[in-house]
Amino acid sequence: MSRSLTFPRPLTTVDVVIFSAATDALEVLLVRRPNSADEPYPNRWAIPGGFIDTAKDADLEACAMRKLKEKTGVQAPYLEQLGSWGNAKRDPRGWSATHAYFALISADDRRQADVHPRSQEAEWFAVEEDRVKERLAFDHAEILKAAVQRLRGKVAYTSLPGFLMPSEFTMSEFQKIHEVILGRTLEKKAFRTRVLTSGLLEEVPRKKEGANRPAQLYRLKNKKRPVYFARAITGSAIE
Amino acid sequence: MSRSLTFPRPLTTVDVVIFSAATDALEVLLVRRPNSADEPYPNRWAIPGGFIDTAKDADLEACAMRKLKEKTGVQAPYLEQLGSWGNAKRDPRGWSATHAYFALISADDRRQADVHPRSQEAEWFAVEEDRVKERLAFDHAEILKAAVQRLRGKVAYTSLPGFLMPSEFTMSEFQKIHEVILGRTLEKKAFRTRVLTSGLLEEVPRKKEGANRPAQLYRLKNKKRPVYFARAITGSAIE
DNA sequence: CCAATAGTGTCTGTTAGACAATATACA
DNA sequence: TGTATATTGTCTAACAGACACTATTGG
Repeated sequence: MSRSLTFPRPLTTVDVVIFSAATDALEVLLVRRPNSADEPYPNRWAIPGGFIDTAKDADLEACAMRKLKEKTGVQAPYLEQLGSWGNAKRDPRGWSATHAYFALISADDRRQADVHPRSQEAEWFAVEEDRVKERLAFDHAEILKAAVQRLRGKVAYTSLPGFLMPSEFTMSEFQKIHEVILGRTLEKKAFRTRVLTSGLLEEVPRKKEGANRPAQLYRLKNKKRPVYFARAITGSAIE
Repeated sequence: MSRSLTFPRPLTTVDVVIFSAATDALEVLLVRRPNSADEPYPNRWAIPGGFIDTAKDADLEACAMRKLKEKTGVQAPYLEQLGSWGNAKRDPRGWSATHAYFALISADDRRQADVHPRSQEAEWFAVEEDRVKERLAFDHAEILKAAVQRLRGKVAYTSLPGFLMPSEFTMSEFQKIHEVILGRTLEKKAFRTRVLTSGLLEEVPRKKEGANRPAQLYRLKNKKRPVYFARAITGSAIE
C-alpha cells in the first residue's frame, strides 16, 4: 500500500451558509448544536452542515445540496462554493477542514421552507454588517463573514440579488434588496437603467396595486445564471 | 465518543497551481507523478500538491505554502484559494477532496526558482487557452482550467498580473502580460491611462535602454495586495 | 534619414450619479 | 386635492476604446 494512505486524515465537513431576504434585512439560517457533552459547542448556533457521507454523497456539491435539502426542503437554489477552512484547532476533535458553500433562497421558497419540524432546531437570523448577534460555534463567525463579504462584493457587479426575490417583483423591491445587502441607498434612476438595459429581467403583464401608483412587475429571465456587469456600482466593497 | 467521528474520512490533499509568465506565454509548473505501480497515474504530469501533514501544517494555507516552497523554493508570492474538488471517483484510492490554491510567481523569483534538483521531476509548461498539451493526472485538467479562468477573469478588473512581473518593468511589458493572459491585444492609450491613474505603480528613476526610445521603468507600489478596478476591461471573460 | 518602440492628443460612446420633474393610483 | 410611490428627463463626470500623431533612441 502506498505510503500516502497512512497519513492521518483530517475530519472533513461541508457547511452551507443559507441566505434569504426579509423585507428589510438579509437573513441567514442557523441551526442549534446538539446539547450533549460529547459534542463540541453544545447548544451553540452554527452554520448548517456536517460530515461528508462517502456512501451517499457523490461529490462535495451533492453533499452541500443534501444539507440544504435537509434543513430547508429546498431543491435547487443558487449554490456557490465559498471556500474552505481547515486547521488543527477549529474542531476540538482534531485537525478538520470544511468545504463551505453559500446558497440564496428565493422569497417564495423561503415561505415554503419548512424549517421547524426537522430533527434540529433551526432559525433565521438577521445579518447586521457581516455578522449575527449570537456567538457561533467553531469558526463559523469567520465563515459567515466571508460569505457576507462575498455576497456584498458580488452585488456590486452581478445580479445575485435576483435569486433572493420572489418569482415576481417590482423594481423598487429589487432595489431595496440591493440596498439592504450593500448597507446603503442607491440612486433610483441609475439603478433602473442599469437593470433594464442589462436584459436581466422581463416584464410581467401585470402591476402591483397599492394605495398609490401601481408598479410594473418583473421576473428573472434566467433563474440559473446571474448576469455580470462590466461596471461595478461604486462605493461598495469589492471582494 | 461522538457518532460523527465514526464516519469514513475522505482522503484530503492540497494542490497549488503555480503560474509564472514567460515572454510570450503564461506558464504553469507541473510535476511528474512517481513511476510506481501502487501510485495512481504513474508518470503523468500533475499539479503539485499532496496530503496534508496534520503534524506539520497548522492550516490549509500553511500546507499550500509548504508545497510551494518544496517545489520552487519561493517564499511569499501571491497565493489565493481557488476552490475545492471532492468526489468518490477522482482518486482510485477512495473518496478524496483537494483544496486547490493558485500562486503567482514573479519573473525574478522564477529565475531563482530552482525547480530541478528536487525530489520530483518538475517543469514549466505553456498554457494555451485554458490547458496544457499534456494529459494530466486525476482531475487536474479541470482544476487547471478553473485556475486559468479565474486568473483571466480577474485580469479584467484587478492588478493581479503585477505579481507576475519582475521588480522593475516597462509599461509595454506590463501590457504584454495582460494580453498574453487575456489572449487578445489591448489598446495602448487606454491601458496606460487606466494603469497610471489607478496609482498601482510608481516610477523608478531609470529607463530601459534599447535600440529605440528608452522606456520608463515602473514598480508595484504594493507587493501584497492587488488593486481592484471599478470597470472591467471589456470583451474578456468574466469569472 | 530610417526603423523601432515609447508615449500623447483628441474624439466618441457608454453608463453611473445627481437631482428635478412628471405620472398614476387611492383616500 | 393631497399623499405616496412609480417612472422619466436631463445634465455631468469618469473612463474605455479607437486612432492618429509626436518623441527619442540607435544604426
